[in-house]
Order: sequence, then C-alpha cells, then structure tokens
Amino acid sequence: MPRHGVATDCTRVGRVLARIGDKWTVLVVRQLAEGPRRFSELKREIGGVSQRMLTLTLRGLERDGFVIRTVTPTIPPRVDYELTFLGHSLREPIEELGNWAFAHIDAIDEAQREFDARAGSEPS
Amino acid sequence: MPRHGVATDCTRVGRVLARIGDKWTVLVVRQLAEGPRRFSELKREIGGVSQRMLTLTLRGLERDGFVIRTVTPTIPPRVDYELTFLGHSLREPIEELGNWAFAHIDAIDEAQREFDARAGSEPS
DNA sequence: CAGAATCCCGGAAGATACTG
DNA sequence: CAGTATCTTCCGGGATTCTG
Repeated sequence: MPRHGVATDCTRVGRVLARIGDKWTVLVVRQLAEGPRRFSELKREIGGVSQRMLTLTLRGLERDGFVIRTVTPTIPPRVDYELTFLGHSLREPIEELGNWAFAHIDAIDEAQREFDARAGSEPS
Repeated sequence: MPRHGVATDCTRVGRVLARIGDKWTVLVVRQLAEGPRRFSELKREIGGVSQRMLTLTLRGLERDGFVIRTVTPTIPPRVDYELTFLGHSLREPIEELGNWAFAHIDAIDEAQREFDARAGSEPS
C-alpha cells in the first residue's frame, strides 16, 4: 500500500483537476450519470454549451477512458455517450466535492463579502 | 437536511471547482496543510510559480476565507500565511480526489495511449 | 444529427522591472 | 522580503459556417 499524504503526488492530482476542473466536464458527467445520452440531448440538457465545447469535452472524456462513444451509422447519424466503469467511479469524488461545496458555500460567500468590504475601505 | 444528488447544484460545485481547479491552489493548500509558510517559502517549495501567480492565488484563497495573511511590519517585511478552519476542511475533499487520482491514474494513462493509437491509425 | 473547420476575443498566466 | 506594475504571449471558449 503506497503511503501518501495530503494531496498525493501533485502531478497526479493536477492532471485530474485539469480534467474535471474545466468548464463543462462535471456537467456532462452529471448528465451521463443518469444514463446514456445522445449528443443533442446533452446539449439541450446542459444548456449554454456550444457544439464545439461539448464535442471537445466529450472527446477529452473519451480519451481519458471516462466515456464510451457509440456511433450508429444511420441517416441521420446517431451517437450515444455513456459512462465507463472508470467514469462512474469518478462520480464519487465529484459528489464528495459537491457535498463539501454545499456545506461551505455560505461561509465562502460571507468571507468574500467581508474581504471585499475591507478592500474597499482600507486602500493605501 | 437538503436532499441533493450526483453533483448537487451545478453552480456551487462549479464555483468550488473554479477555485481549486486552477493551476496553483492545490499546491499552495498542500504546503500550508503542513503548517504556516512565508511567501518566499511557498515560492521555493512549490517551484515553477511566478511571484505574480503566487500572489494572486493567495489573494484568492484569502478572499474565499481559506487562508489568513499575517503581516509583520519589520524591515524587511515578513508575511505568513496559514490555513483557516475552512481551509483545513478543504483538505478532505482534495485528499479524496488525490486518492482517487492515485488509484486510477494508470487506467487513465492507458486509456489515453489506446485512444491516441486509434486516432493515429484510423484517419479518414 | 453530429460534428469539423474557421475566425475571433478576453482572460489566464509568464517574464521582467520597479518599490516600500 | 514581499509584493506591485506593465507588457506580452497563449489558450480556452464562443459564434458562425459548412458537411456526410
């Protein structure tokens, strides 16, 4: 069993964060967690995402082994995306983060308000 | 107790991810987890970070209430940073993520190699 | 329908120089 | 020592257009 502390190897955590920390990945994973989705379904359900970014996000997830892309070569074509086992396992740490965010978001908000108030009233 | 699913509210998770998902935050938190640090200590220990980015990262963490900044107005000046209680609580989800990353990084690496191999050999 | 290709902009982030 | 200021470069990401 490898012994590792607070954040394990920086590089590893950094790479994972670089993936799930981007703008759309978490939203996509959340939708796919509820079942397979077509491209247009994801686009509609997520809302605010461009085709380009949805494509890039899905490609990244596919490359990392989080998502499987299934093409049905009909006309018009149909493409389904679904989480792999690895993709599903990613839900746990994301959910943890979500729970943490839910629990502490108010404290963060207030800290920000206080900070901004101080910054506004004590310039040089 | 609020009931919330996979990723809680997107906005909340998104804001937290936007903070800890940036390039340097996790590295800084990891160092501060081991105890208070001076600016130059952080800069040296982290390595590769510019003064500018370290400053901005610390300001962001301070604003969010994760870090306390203590100035000792000597000459030369001395500034210490330390995690707040909120900051320490952030270590848990980060560590979870670290553990997850540690456990699955090999699978991700191989998925990437396979994907890249396919992409290289099956162009139109 | 599901993208690929192209153009474009704003912000992230690095390098450098200066300062209390 | 611990920043701030400025400049520049780079890239994420949006809008639009085209295609099998």
